Formats: sequence, structure tokens, C-alpha cells
Amino acid sequence: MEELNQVLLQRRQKAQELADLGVDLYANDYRPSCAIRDVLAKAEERGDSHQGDGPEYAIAGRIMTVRNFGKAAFLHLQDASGRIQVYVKRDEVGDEAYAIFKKLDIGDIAGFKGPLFTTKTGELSIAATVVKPITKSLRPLPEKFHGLTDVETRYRQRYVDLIVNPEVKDTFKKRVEIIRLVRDYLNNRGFMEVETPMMHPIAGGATAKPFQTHHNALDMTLYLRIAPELYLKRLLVGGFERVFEINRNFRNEGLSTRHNPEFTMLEFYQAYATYHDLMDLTEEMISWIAAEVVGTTLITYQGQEVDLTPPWRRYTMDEALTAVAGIPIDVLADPVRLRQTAMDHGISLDASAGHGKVKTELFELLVEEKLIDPTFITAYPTEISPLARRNQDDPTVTDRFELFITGREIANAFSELNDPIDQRQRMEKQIANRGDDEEIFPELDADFLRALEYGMPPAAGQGIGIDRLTMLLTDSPSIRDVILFPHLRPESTNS
RNA sequence: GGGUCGUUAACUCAGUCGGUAGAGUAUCUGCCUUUUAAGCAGAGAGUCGCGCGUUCAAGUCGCGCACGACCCA
Repeated sequence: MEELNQVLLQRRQKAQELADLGVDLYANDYRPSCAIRDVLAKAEERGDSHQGDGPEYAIAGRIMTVRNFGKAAFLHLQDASGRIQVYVKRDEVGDEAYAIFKKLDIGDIAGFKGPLFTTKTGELSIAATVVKPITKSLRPLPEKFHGLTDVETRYRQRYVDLIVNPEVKDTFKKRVEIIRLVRDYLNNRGFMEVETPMMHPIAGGATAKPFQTHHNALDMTLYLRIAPELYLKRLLVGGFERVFEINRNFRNEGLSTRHNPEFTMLEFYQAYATYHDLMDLTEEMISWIAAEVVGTTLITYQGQEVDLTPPWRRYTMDEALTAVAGIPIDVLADPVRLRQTAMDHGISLDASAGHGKVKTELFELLVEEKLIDPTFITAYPTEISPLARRNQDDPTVTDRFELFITGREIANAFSELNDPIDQRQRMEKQIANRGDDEEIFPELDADFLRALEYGMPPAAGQGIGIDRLTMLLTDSPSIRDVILFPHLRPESTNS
């Protein structure tokens, strides 16, 4: 238990004084009649000025500011829906209630009842006739003008951040709205939302380090999933032709402004579709969500204008390397010269890296960050796309795209590989090429291959990072701004 | 993993050349019945992130550690 400083002691003392006056410090016998937003809306309907002669409203919320005049006071009360001023006058509420009111603090939760009036300065306010202490706050809130800005405290004590920084609340409301719109969009197109395992016996569907756990009764290692892909495809085999899942993935890797160890991913699969269909779907869905959430498809992200109005630019990886990075076509086609170009840019390549890998490295270094407006990049090398279908005309590339907006990968999709023989070979190759430093060796998912052998209909599938999409649409610079409780190192115990 | 910057009152921040720890908000006391960053007068509030070192003397200089931010890999 931390030592109580003066402020905390004073709060506890005040709480005791209230209790001595017979006040229940944690009462649960008050029911507000109205959300603050609804009070404001009703006042708007009624129009003109309010003289305290209208209906009474019972509201409840947290006291955010107080301006005290001795025998009267103004305060701002905040609930989930908004904020309104309350005027408490001794002559109106009575001596006893006013004495109790004087012992309330900023940060306390209280109820007030009374009619509306408009103050001299023109602010719509509640003229309290009843004061009801509801919950005592034993800790002071951050300063009213600057609020809470220390990012560490904001993330560690998100509850305080949410109380005092209204734009934070707004961001998380938008996040929920985005997810709701994704669901609506896919449900309306015949997709079925499913839940697949979070704990996998084999960590598959992506290349990433998994978290490990242990099942005691079965005495076996399990991995928190790095991707749901291989399970969703099993459902295609089973006959569900349009499925999606919005859920957490876990990757045991570094933290940054773009990476949290657990993050939310949308994955969806559509039978009898190709990656071309998914490009159409994606630009329609994301531009629609932007219009709903932001109100426009012309958005600003960290001072940059981004135009989400369809249609979006589509480049093959080769086209992008030429158009954006200025690499001549004949160099692109020549493995030796391209490798030299990569090395000239300081890219270190090991001997096993093929032509496709070299291209991808150059793309990541020279092109990605320049793709500000939404851009689909297609024709990813087969070498780095173990689960994607090969292109009919050029088997060295796959029918795959990634979507970049503001220089960041937002989505990854492909026409799915459904040839079980090809899939087995590619997985075996991937396992053979594993790095020696990998702590967890990739394993062949025999059951997934068995499922494919029953026949998976041709399909296209896609993953969209919900956190990054939310960052884009809420103009948030860090993934921690769109995750309620982002992962941080443990708080030091000596603080 | 490397580099840069930061950590001082509950919050937001100052702190000069190394010489008694400062402000605003919040809190407490008094005045104040239409204020809104209310006002006026007064008061209390600090392990200067942690540890070691240099020095007569360290918030300040050096080293190490913790946590965080940004950049790089």
C-alpha cells in the first residue's frame, strides 16, 4: 500500500465527515431519468430560453469542475453521453442538503434533479432542487486545464484518461463503430461470423513467433493463434462458403507504435471469388466505413491528406518498383543486377534469398512508405506467399494483393491455394528453409492438408488489421491509442 | 538490440555557473447567491524515478539500473 499523502488523507477525512452526516458513500438507490445528451436534446426541441419553469430532470454523473460562491455553486456534471452545468443554490436545496453538497469533491459521482434554465452568460443549466451523493472519489482528478498528458499514465490508468480526455472516449466509440460497420457490411453480403480456436496445437497461417502455453490435463503445448486462416479454410471445405472472424491474434514479437502483441484481425473467405473480387469489395467497404465514421472519404492522417474515394490505384509489385522507386524494367527482370541494386541500398541478403525475396525487400524499403493514398499491390512472388494460389500465366507470382494506406499495410489477401499437392510441397519447403535461430520450429499441419484433400472450393480470403484501420480513421499516431489497455512493461514496484 | 530525449507536489510544468525546492491547477481556511481556466486573502503539500560515485556541497556533474517517448535495425 502506498503511503497516503495529504490530498488522499483529506479526501478520506471528507468521506468520513459525509458518512457521519448519514450519507451512504456508495449508494445504489438513485435512478437518473435521463442521459445528459437527452436533456440537451429536449431543451433544443423546446427552443428559446429556459426559466426554470419546465419539467424536472434527474441526472447522474461525475463532478468535473466546481465554481463555488459560498451559498451557491456552479459545477459541470459528466455522464457517458455528455456534460451539462448544474447550479446548486442553498435557498433552493435547503441548509442540510447544501452542507452535504459542500463536502462533495471534484471527481465524485452524484445525482442532481431540477428544471432547466439559461444563465446570464447563456449556458443551459440544471437548477438543482435535489442533491444526491452517489459515489465518493478518494483520488483527485488531473488538472482541469491541461488534463492528463503523460502517455505512460494515460495507458496504465486508461480509466483516468477516459474520464478527463473526451477525445479518447471518442476514439474508442469510433473503434466500436468501425467493427459494427464491418459486421454489417459482411452480414449483408451473406457472410457468416464464426469463432475458431484461439489455442492451436500448431502455430500456422502466418510466419510469426507464437506465445506458448500448456494444457495440463492433456499435457501438451498449445500456441496462442498467430492467424485463424487454416481453420477458416477448413470451414470452406465443410461447405460454409462465406465466413468471417473478428478476433485477437497473438504474436510474440516487439512492441512499437504499429505493433501490439495482441491485436485484432478481421479475416474473411469467399468461395468462388478471386482476389480481384476482394479488391472491389475492400475499396467499397473501407470507403463506406470512412464515410460513415468520419463523414467523408477525404480524410486527414497526421497532417497528410488521404483520398479514400474509389477506385483505388492498383500496381503489380514490378510496376510499383518502377513507378515509385524508379527501378528500370530490365534491371527488375535480371536477378543478378537486381540483387546488386538491393545490396547498393544496404539490404543484407542471405544466399538462399531468391529473385522474389530480393524484389520484396526492395519494395519494402523503397516503395511502401510512399504509398499514401490507398494502393493495391498485386503479383507477390510465390516464394514469399506459401498459402496463395499461383498466377495462371506466371507461376513465379501469386494472385495476391496487399493494401497500403499512409505507407502502412492495412490488408493482405489472395486467391487461395486449394491444390493439396502444391500446398504440401510449399509447406515442406517452408519448413526446410526455416532459420536456425527460430525457437519454435514450424510444423506441417497434417489435418489441414487432409482437409484440402477432400476438396476446398476455389476461394479468395483476406485479412484486415482492425487496429491499423482504426488508427487511420481516428487520426491516431500509435496503435496504443486505439487499444484500450495496450501492453506495457510491468509498473516498477518502487514508485 | 543501438541512438537521442525524458522522469521534480495529486496534475501541467519551471528550476540559470553545483550553494536553503518554485509556479499554475487541485486541496485546506476565510469572504462571496448567475459563474464557467470565476474572483480576492491566506495556508499546507516534495524519497527531485532508483542506486553508486565526484565534491565542503548534487534536482543540477559522472556511471549503472528501471520505466517511458521518438528514431534506427
